[in-house]
Amino acid sequence: MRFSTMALFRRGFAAKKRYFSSLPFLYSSFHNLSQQKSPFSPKPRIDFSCIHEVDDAVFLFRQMLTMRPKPTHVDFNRLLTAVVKMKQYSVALNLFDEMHQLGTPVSDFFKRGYEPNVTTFTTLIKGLFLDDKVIEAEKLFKKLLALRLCEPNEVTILTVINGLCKAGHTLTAYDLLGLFEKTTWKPHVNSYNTVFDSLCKDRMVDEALQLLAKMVDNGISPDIVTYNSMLQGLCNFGRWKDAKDLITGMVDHKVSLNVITFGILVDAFCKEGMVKEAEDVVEIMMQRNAPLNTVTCNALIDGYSLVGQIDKARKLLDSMPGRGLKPCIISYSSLINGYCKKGKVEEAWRLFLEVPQKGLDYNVVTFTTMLHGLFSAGRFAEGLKLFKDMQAQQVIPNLVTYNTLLNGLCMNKQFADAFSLLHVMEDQGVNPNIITYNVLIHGLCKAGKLETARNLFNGLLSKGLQPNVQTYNHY
DNA sequence: CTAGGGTTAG
Repeated sequence: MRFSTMALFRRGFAAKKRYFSSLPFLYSSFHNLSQQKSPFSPKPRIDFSCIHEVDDAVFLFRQMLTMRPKPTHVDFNRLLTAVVKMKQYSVALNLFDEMHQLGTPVSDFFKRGYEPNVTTFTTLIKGLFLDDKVIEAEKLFKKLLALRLCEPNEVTILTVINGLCKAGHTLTAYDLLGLFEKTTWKPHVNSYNTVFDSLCKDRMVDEALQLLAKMVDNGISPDIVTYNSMLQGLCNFGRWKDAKDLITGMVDHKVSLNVITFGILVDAFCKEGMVKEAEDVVEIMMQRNAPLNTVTCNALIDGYSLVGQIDKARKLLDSMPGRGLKPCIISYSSLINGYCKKGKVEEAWRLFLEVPQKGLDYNVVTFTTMLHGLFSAGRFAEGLKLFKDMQAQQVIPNLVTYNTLLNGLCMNKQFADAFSLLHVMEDQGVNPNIITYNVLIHGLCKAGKLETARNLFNGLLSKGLQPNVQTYNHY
């Protein structure tokens, strides 16, 4: 996938370069001229408001093909955009192909005064990515380049690179970015940013750092988003020294830290249980008159909960309205978790009951947190009742919920139920992970069912799961 | 049109 993309891109690029690279500015000025509205130009009046469903669009399309003078690409673009908005991407593609085949050949495109319609292509490509049709999106992009249908602009490039990143093809996007750098289409900093984000999330922090250096070499200035993405990546993997250097670099390059930068730092410290350091960051924020926002408050509530400073967590939540912030469901989930971890399930439950009164909706995390709290306190029946409530409220259990439930069942030695639940989750398309099996193996070992435990253990590798430290700890 | 938040295993 990765290599074929590159090869095809190169082909498209080679064809492209001959025809376009010398004249981009000329094209763009033509574009501006023809976009200007002239009161004298006889434009066919096309009523796009009649489009309510796909069939309307297709009908209008047929009409447009017979109109004289021919509707411009702007009109076709509007039509295609309407179809794309209805998420009918394949219809849009077919209409486009038909328009292309019935219409003037590409070489006549310019003679007739139709300038390349980059917006149409970008919209289509974006639609295909949104529809998870990555291959089709790539194909269209390559076709665009190979047939020289239009000059891609910054948005086109961003759309393709972002689409690839979000579809999990980070390295393809990375390579594509490198190829664009060598052309006349210089990627905008946004395109770099989306690659940074994906590289960091895919644990390729060093590659991201290299890209940062390369970007600076190429004369493209990283912006605050670049730095924040990079900072997040470094913090996530405990690269404190690099994170510190990065911040120094930001200051050197006169990129001022914003509320998100501080938020990332607070969150990183909180996750490590370094509450004191997080408070220092908050102190700096106060000095700069940068107020706390909900996200940062939530990170702090979580951090305080982690280290058992539940009173501070509570105070912070209570202080939020006074700061002009409305606690959200995440604020509540974090504090509920804090109380549960402290063994104060009663208090957690009281808070849990407050949620609907505050006009907030429970979600899967809130339920799972409370469920875990009840089970940990040995309140098994209440936990099961809560799970039933959750299902009644149409909140879909996820992997963590199932693992929590399994843990509860194992603690109660209800192994038959546990195994049937294992099948239920598989039926629901929720794939068990190593934690699922650790829970079962641990429960079985504790109950003296070593045979069953060992059988599960021996089956791990064939399920594609790696035993970890905790797996062995249970024996 | 891209950056930060909550849940599971003695």
